[in-house]
Formats: sequence, C-alpha cells, structure tokens
Amino acid sequence: MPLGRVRTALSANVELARLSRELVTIVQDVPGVTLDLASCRLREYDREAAASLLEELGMPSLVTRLPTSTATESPLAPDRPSAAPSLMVTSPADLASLVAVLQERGSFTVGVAADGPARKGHLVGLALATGADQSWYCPIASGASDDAQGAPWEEWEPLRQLLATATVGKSSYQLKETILALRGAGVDLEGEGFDCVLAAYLADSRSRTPTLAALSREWEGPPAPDREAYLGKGIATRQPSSLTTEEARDLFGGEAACAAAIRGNLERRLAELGAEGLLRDLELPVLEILADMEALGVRLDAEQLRAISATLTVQIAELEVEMFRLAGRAFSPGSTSQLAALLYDELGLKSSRRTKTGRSTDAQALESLREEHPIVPLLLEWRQVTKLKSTYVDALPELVDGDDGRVHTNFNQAVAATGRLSSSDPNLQNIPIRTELGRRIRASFIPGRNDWVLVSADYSQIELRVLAHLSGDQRLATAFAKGDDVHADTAAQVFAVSQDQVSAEQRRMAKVVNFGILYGLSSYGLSRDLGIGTDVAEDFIRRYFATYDGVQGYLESVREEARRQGYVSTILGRRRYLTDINSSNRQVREASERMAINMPIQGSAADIMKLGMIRTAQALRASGSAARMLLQVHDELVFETPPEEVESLAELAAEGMAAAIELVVPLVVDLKSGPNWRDLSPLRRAVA
DNA sequence: TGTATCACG
DNA sequence: ACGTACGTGATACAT
Repeated sequence: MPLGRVRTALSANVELARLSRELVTIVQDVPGVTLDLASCRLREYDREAAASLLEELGMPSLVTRLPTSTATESPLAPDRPSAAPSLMVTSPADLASLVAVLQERGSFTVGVAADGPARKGHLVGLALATGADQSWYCPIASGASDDAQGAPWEEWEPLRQLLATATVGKSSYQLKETILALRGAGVDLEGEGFDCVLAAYLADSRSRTPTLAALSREWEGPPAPDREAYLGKGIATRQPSSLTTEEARDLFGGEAACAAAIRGNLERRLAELGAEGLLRDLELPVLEILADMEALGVRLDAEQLRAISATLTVQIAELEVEMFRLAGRAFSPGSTSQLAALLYDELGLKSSRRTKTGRSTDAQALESLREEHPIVPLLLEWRQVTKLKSTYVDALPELVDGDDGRVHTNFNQAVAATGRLSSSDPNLQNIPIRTELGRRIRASFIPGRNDWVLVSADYSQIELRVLAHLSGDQRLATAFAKGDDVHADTAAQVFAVSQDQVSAEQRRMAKVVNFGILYGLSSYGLSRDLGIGTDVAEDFIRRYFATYDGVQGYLESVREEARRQGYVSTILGRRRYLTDINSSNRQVREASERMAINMPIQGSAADIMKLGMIRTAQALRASGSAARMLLQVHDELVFETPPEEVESLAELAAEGMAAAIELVVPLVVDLKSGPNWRDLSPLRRAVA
C-alpha cells in the first residue's frame, strides 16, 4: 500500500502527536500538505524519502509543497528563490523589444500601480512579469500632476495595444481589480485570463482572498515585497505616486514577479483537482461580469433616503424619551451591558439566553419579554430603527459616486467557503426587505434613467431543488416535478393531513423544518426556532425523514464522504475542506458535519447562479440589448432596462438562468419588473 | 480589536 | 448531559 508507506516514511521522522490518521487524508487530499505538516511542529523529516514516495505515487507536483526544512523561524526556506528578482525599469524606448518578448511568451502577468481605489485610481505605473526573475516596471507620468517620473501615458501606446491584444494571455494577482484599474485608464484588457486569488480559492476555499505574500509562501514563490514597508498603513498610508521610480519598481515589479512565479504551481494543483474548467469556464467569465457590474453600479435615490433619515431621527428621539420615562432614568439603549443591567437587575425581568460574556439582550431574548414590561417593545423598535438608519439610510447616500449618482459595491469572488459571492463597501446583498421601513429603503434603489425600469429574476426554491437533485429523494423530486407547494407538501406529511387541509401555521412550521434540513438541523435548533419542545421537534424530524427517506440517506452519505475524504463537493466539483470533520471534540465535529451538509447545497446553488449569470450576460451581449446586469443576491439577479426591452430581457434571463443546468427537478425562475427594487410586479414564471 | 447584534439569502 | 442551526458584512460599544 503506497499510502501506508508514505505515512510510515513521514511519521517516522516527524513528531505528529496523534495525527497519523489525518496524515493519510492529507496525502490523498493534496492541498493540506504544506499547511498541515507545517502546523505539526516539524522537528526533522526526510524530505528526499518523502519526495521519492510522492513521485512513485504519481503526485510529483506535491513534492514542491513539502516543507523544505525543519526551521520554524525563517519564512525563507533554503531552496526557495531568495534573491530579489531582477527588476527593470522600462522606458518607451525599450517598448518594441519588451512587447516582442511578451508576445512571444504568449501570456504575462500584469500589476497596476495606482493612487486610490481600483475603480477610481489614477495610474502611476504598470508592472509586467513572466516569472520570478523577469519583470519590468513602466513608470507613467501623470497627466494631472507635474510629477517628472516616467513617460506620459501616450508614449506607452504599444503597451496599451498589447494589453488589448486578445491572443496574449493576461494573468494577475487580482484580475478584477486590474481590469477595473486599467479600464479607468482607457485600457481594455483582453486575452485569456488567470487570477492567482481565484485559483488559490478553487484549490482551497478556506483561503479567503489571501495577501500576495501569503499566496507566494503557500505556492512556493519568491518572498513578496512588503507593501507596508513601502506604503505604510493606517492614516500614514502613502500613495504609490509618492514612491521613487526605483521603489515602485521594487514593489510593483516584485509583486508581479511573485504572481507570475506561482501561476505554474497553482495550475498544476488545479489540474490535479480537475478544477481547471471551474476557473476557465466559470470563475473567470463571472469575474468579467462582476467587473462590469461594479463599474456600472446602481442608482440610488439619495434624496429619498435623506428624507427618511429626518423622520427617523424624530422617531428615535421620541422612543428614547418614552423609554427613559419607563426606566426612570436615562441610559444608552445601544449598550448591551447597560441594557442587561436595566432589564435583568433593575426591572427584574428574567434573562433567558446567555452570551459568551453575560446575559443576552438580542431580539429573541427581548421578544420573549415583550409582554413583561412596556419598555421591551419600545426597545425592539428602537433597535430596528437605529439599525436600519445607521447601516442603510445614513450610510448609503454617502457612498453615491458624484460622477454618476450611483453606488458601486465590491463583489468578492474568493471569500465565501461555499462558493457564493459576497458584497461589501457597501454590502448590497443585505438590503432590507422584511419590514415596512426596510422596504422603504429598498424602494430607493432605482433604474439609472427615469424612463427605465428594474427587472428582477430569481430562482424559486433553488436550494431545496438542489437537495432534491443531489439526494434523488422521490417524494421531494415528485413534488417539484408536479409544481406543488413544497412546504405545504412537507406539512401534509409531517402533520399527516391532506394537502388542502394544511393550515398556514403548519405550513410555516414545515418551512422552518425544510430550511433546517439545508443547515444540518438538530432538534435543539429546531425547537428553539419553532418555540416548541425538543421532544416535539424530534418527532417532527423523525416524521420528516420517514417521508423523505432519500434525503436522510443522502445526508448520512455526505457526512460519511466528508469523514472519508476530508472534503465535500458541489455539483460542479468545487470543494470545501473540513479539517475538523474527524475531531474528537463532539461540538467541533458536529459543526463540521453541518458545514458538510450545507456546502454542497448552498455551493451548488451558487454554481448554478454563476452559470446563469454567464449565460444571461452572453445572451444580452449577443442580442445587442441595452439592458444591464446590476446586482446578484445569491438567488436573484437585478437588471435595469429601457421599458421596451423588458419582455426580451425577461425572456433572455429566464432562459439563461432556468436552463443553466439540467437537474432531476425543474429549475424555476420568477421574473418581475417595476420602477424600483421594492415595487416589482410579476411578469412571468419560467420553467426548465 | 473583539463581542454582540442584526441586515440579507 | 450535553447545547448549535448554514453562508455573509456593517455597526456600535467596550476594552
């Protein structure tokens, strides 16, 4: 058994502390090697022996990832390239030969030196690289300032053309930001792309947008330049334009060299995982769409929000006056410690839940005290109103770009462990909708032109459909195939009544159960959410699994797979590693089991949405439509369009999304349109 | 900087 | 006898 031999060879020389079992998994599941071995307090081990065994096992690329020494102190292993890469400052006079070299290479790595954020940044220089020891820095004289460094942008025209040449591939540490920065300078980056962060994310989704330095350490590149050493941090941060050309060369040229150097190792790892297609055909096309969405932004009615803010200020003040009167004194309602003291000590209310540090005052705890004291409902209202005011009503208008009157979010593609996108600065994926005040905030998202409309397309019940597909459960699949109300179907089964006898309350409870399944439910969690006893909750779960026995079998098989492989996968083969799945700590292990259950469901839904985005964007391009994709909110896409194109957009989005993938159950997309993100009227429902 | 809370899917 | 739902990001407060 070759694996046994590897284990023996390694553990004979390594102090592993009860890790021999995991080590087998690690060797099977290549990415953990560096990380996990490194965390095992290596004393010494026989690198030669391990390397030859890995060769024998047909995993030669792993050899480069074996820890190179027993050293715990130096980040620089002896056989790692430690000399500074040879960096050149280039001038337009050298351009012809440089362009020829890069063209001949077929692809190269690009880094951008710019003052300010990617989208609005002012270009200071470009770094190009083809490997650890070959990089160039092109200083660009700013048109706006009288800075004498570098040549004016016009003189770099051959470079602009090279960047726009589709037959030459372009690689970057963060390609989306590079695209946006270059677009701001009038450059259309073309050519097959590669992104180090995305590649590392597909190799291991725990990586969460690592720094270039971390990437280069993990993927055996040269040490990355220390950004802070050049540009400082915090309020002392300097702009790249304040660097000398030599400093900029060392920083940006060194970064590009680093990114270029690790590409081969990342590609080899993706090839081993069979994930090249995920990068090339899924994530990189999505990256381009996200760049367009970020650059375009979404229009916000800031005046509307400012008007709402003024009324909320009054409302909050009134609530505070009344709460202080009821408390008999003033206090800070935003301070959980003051609040706990007031409610549980002074007013004698019974605390129900605990936090790590004390007695909880969260909405659920307060809700259970609603009838106990008149101050409680006021507090709940104060919480809600201040939350919405500070997070959305007051924050969003400040983020409207003066140039276009629109808000530009960042869509993060390498953050969520499941493969979902996230949105930040501002987060436009958590705009309120559940309360009336929340919906007023949502109504301030409007089309870019007054005569245009918003169109929303959302997958109906996508995660439950994915569950039906992955589990092959007959009953669940049949319910979707027939177009039944699945929560009502669940209620009918769990409560043993006929479908038309299901009460609204029974359906609500069944819906909670269905969501619980997606999260890896427990009777405790279910009882807490439904406000029922754990015995009743257990009974619900028993009846659920008796009905949906395919789901039960599937959930157990996922747990087993996770234990055996150390990872779980989505429908497209995206992985999530779960290092704690075999933990001896029950709590830790069960947390991993819930992640194991949820990830293939949430992650497959994310995969499908990404396919839907690509297909829809492609169809919009091909049709010459004026409509534009604005936002993605996990199962929903939001567009803006001239009204005469609403129908064709709805058709394209419906087809693009519903036919993104073929499951054993139909995919259903609901389309709506309207003057803002709140007031959307149904257009049609697409089934595929 | 960490904790609690709460906005969304 | 335990004692938690999955995935995110922003804000206010306490330290």
